[in-house]
Amino acid sequence: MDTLVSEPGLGTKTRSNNRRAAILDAAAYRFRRQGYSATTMREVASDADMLAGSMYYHFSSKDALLLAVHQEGVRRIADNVDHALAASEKADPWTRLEMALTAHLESLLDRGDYAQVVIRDLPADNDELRAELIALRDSYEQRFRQLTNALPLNDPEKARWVRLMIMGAANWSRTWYRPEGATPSEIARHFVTLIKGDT
Amino acid sequence: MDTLVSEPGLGTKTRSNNRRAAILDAAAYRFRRQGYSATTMREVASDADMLAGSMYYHFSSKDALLLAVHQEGVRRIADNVDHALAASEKADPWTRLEMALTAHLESLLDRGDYAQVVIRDLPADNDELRAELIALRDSYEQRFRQLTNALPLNDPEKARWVRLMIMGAANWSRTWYRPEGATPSEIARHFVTLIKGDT
DNA sequence: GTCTATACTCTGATAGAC
DNA sequence: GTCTATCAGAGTATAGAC
Repeated sequence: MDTLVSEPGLGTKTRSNNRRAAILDAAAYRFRRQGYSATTMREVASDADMLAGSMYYHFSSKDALLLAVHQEGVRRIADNVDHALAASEKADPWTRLEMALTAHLESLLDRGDYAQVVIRDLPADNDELRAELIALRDSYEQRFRQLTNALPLNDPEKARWVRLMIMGAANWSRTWYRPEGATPSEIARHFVTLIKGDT
Repeated sequence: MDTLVSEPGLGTKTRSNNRRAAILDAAAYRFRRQGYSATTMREVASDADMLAGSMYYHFSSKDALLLAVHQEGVRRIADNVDHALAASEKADPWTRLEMALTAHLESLLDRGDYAQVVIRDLPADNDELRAELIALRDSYEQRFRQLTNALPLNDPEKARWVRLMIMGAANWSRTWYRPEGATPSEIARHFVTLIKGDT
């Protein structure tokens, strides 16, 4: 089996990169809504105005395509969170957590497809790919480990439960989120306030 | 397309029901680990020691099989929660919530396959089936609406956020749960305590 | 009720012309 | 880079023997 290594991509606006980006967009769109294995290469190709065979010039396999979507998804969501963290560098730990959570939720709920593919379940049949996707997600979540560890809590073990609870609730929000309802920033505020305790 | 209606099942121990139950078990096992569309009828049949064609005597289609697994899953998880609620009828609202959450987590994390299939994502291509599965899940979650509404909270709107946060964190727990780690009952206690506020 | 055999469609992927 | 054409295999489902 081929290696899955993938590359920078999406930087310069050459014609080649535009086509590659179109395929990625289409794949993210389909993977988000149908899941990975229910999506066919022909559907992705059709959305990107190509024929199925043509995509193999840009991506060596369907697995490689999923990996590329994950990489781009993690990059986007991490960039959003890092930006929020840089902007709130001097704020207190609870505020910083709320800001990061808002950025996380915005990536997931508003900006859409790529981030949600990262959240959805992983394919079970390819161990190499699976390990790579998990590593990607872990590297991102490291940010929230640091944020919860910085909270002023009496029990250090408590930080872990705060993280598991907040991240779980946040990642699950895609199942009940409606654009006409609470905004990502409001959701983040509610979640953090409930944990922090003072209403 | 055929109707998907399905029936009681699994009650009496006739030979027929045993084979049907074996198919359901195998399907739940595969659906949980691989997801619905990545699972093939041949895999399910093989796990149940049959050939693929033979299953169509018991279930008219793959969709019908998924629906049956969901129905059985909701039945099991609801039975567990209802039992916990009956046993804690006189307890205070926070304790009742914690008991119900423990039962929910036990169904999901320990007892296994059926309940987790209910939690996993729904197929996007069959609207009729999709609506039926969502209705099933909603009918179950109604229990937690009542539990959170009964909590002594200053703001009634807050009950909704408590429910979304706790159920989200609980349903997400299958991604990080390890049998050698915290038990369902410990997880439930941590979650409820974090919300309740007094450490 | 289960098996054998198979119909028919769709899948991911490749080869070679342009 | 994209298309046409196609392959080999796997997918759900059915028909009919037993």
